[in-house]
Amino acid sequence: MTKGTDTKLGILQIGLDMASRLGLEAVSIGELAKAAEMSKSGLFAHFQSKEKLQIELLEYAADLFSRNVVAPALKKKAGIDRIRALVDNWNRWTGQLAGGCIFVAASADFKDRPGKVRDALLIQQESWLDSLRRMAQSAIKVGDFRPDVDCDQFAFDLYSLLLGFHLYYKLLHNQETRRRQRTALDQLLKNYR
Amino acid sequence: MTKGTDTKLGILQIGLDMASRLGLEAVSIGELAKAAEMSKSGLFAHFQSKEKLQIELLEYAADLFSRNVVAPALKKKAGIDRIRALVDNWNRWTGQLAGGCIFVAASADFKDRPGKVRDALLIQQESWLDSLRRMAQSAIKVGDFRPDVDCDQFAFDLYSLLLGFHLYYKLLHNQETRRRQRTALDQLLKNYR
DNA sequence: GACAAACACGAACGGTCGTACTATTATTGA
DNA sequence: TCAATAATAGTACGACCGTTCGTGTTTGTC
Repeated sequence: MTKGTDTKLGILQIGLDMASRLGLEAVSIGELAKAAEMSKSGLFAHFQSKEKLQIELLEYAADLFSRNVVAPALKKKAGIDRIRALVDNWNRWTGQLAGGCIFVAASADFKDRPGKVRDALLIQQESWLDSLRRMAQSAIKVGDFRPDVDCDQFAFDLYSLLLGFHLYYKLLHNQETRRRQRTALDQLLKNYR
Repeated sequence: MTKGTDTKLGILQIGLDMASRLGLEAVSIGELAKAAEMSKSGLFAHFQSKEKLQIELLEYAADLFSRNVVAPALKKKAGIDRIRALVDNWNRWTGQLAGGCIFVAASADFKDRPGKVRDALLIQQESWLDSLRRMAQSAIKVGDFRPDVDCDQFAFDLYSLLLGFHLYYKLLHNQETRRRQRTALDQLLKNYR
């Protein structure tokens, strides 16, 4: 029982890396098996279809994301500190995987591919935006944000910033990316203050 | 001479639409031929490889982008008007293609696929960011922006905003996307004023 | 209307895709 | 320790991939 789970987790970790680089749809069973050093059919048996593999990859990533990005930020003091921690964690998350954030990659891949994979992705993204919204709400509560700020707008603004960071960092390899992000984040927080 | 060019342009237009939806790498010769209602080999003869097809698609898109997004904005009065026009044009560009901006799709697809396609994409993206930079510069000149604004930072900020818009609009199908974008753009312009 | 050039087609190649089956080997619990 | 079960490998499949080749059809020019 435990052996199989171990193998599966190993597969998912390698698959996560591949998906972040090439996109979720471009992860083929054969290539993944080669990378995991096992047979195609042996790997396939762990999932029952490519679609389920993709969904499990997203779920595995969502779990990691929740534990490494969102949860640690929630341990910080509510407000600006927490938001800054979240951004730091997101940067680390993005830096860990060779191709960057897998959800960004999957978003491009599945925005026009209806199905269960897209559904799972949408749920994760909505949950992520909800986290952002909550952080704005708690920032209001502790007085870091004005009481009249639009929390949905904050989620949009912050996620946009992270997407810009992602493109500058992962596609353009722009040296100033971190500085650009810091400047933009400072300004963003000031606007909401 | 003209027949071949016509056919090719037709192929590129259909390919552009497919690439915007599924990604540049996922456009297969066979599927594209089916959509263009011609034989696989007949279509293939117009390009000499899939790589060249992808590059020609990017060049075709870059030409359209330049003519429909950047150039019309440059006819507007320099400064805020021009920037707002650019954003409007970009929205229209993004709305025209079923899958949204092809460069956003291609960015995700080719960020970790070295080669001539990636090179062509990078050139286009740098040129795009340069256009944004210039618009900030001219906005300074006419007094719409403070004289000390960082034009590179403006390019980062504005492109981030557009990327956020793209995700909200094309993946999440968020109803408030346009309003979010307008609010963010107003704030951005105010910050640079 | 003849002729060369440009264009399009069908068939076929070796590969890889996702998936289905069967057989074999490891691991587990009693 | 041994049967039960889980995990992996092997092989084969039809479909599609990008690409090549030879042949036919259209086109523009004299």
